[in-house]
Amino acid sequence: MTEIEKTLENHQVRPTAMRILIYKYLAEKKIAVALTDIEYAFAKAERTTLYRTLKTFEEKKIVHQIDDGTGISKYALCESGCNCEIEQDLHLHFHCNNCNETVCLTEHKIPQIKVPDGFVSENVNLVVKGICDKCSGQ
Amino acid sequence: MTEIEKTLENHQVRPTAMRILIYKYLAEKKIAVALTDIEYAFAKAERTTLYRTLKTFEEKKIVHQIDDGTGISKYALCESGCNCEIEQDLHLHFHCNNCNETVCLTEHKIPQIKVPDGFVSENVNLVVKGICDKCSGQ
DNA sequence: TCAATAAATGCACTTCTGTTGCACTATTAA
DNA sequence: TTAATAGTGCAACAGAAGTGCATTTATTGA
Repeated sequence: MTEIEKTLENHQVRPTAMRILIYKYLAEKKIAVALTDIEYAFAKAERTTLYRTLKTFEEKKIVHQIDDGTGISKYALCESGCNCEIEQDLHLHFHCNNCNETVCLTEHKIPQIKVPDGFVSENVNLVVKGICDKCSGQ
Repeated sequence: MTEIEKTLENHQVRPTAMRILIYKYLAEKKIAVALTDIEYAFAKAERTTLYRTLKTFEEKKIVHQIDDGTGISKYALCESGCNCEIEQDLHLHFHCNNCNETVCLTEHKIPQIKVPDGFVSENVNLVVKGICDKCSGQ
């Protein structure tokens, strides 16, 4: 049994061929990917299957969904630096206005945000937009 | 000439009847509104007109677009507390998971966010989700 | 003032993302 | 081996966003 299969089973997800492939794909891409991206990569697979696989992964805390402000949901593997399972996903995301890619800055935690009296904060989403390291030319 | 007409002209937007109405509507609602909301409010008007009016307003810095994570673009008037015109729109937004409304917390500025070397930050979007003052029952 | 021009609006589509229902297939457990 | 369950594929739909074009309204300049 491979590493990936173990990981999936640890999250109560049956390691089907499709799921292993999708997991691999997510692991290879360092960036957050949209459903459409996976669709292109797996031209043979059904969009519905990919869609539901992502939903399953999300539910089982294998990936986290990212809203980077483009209006398209993206997903990225929860890795060592990501503690989605225990606490809120509090790292920030960076969206590059040039290459249009979104990356998790797992080591950059979101600072404490104060809200006015009467407001109860349950979750924080922070997306920084700009130029990523690859595009800034260094 | 009314106050609203002046405001529109100050932003190089011709104050047509439709635009004045939409501006009024936005001013009355304290919360960020989606295109659909306006559509309901102005059942007689065409969606395209509303859509393009919002785009015009956005371009001319009369409103700012808000991505609150619901996947639906919302818009709110840039008011005194909002300095979209001069600098980045750095106030945060609060989305209530109960009533589903999104408000600008104009007085709450986004703290300085550090990004790794090579990344250039141009803009920051911060959305706090939780329960708003009206729904938290106080 | 009135025609020429430009801006705004209305209507009909299209596209894209996300989502669901249902049938079929593969897998698991009794 | 068979019944139950989980996963996959196909088809279709919903909602938001966006575009092209014709028509109306407003502005400008002769």
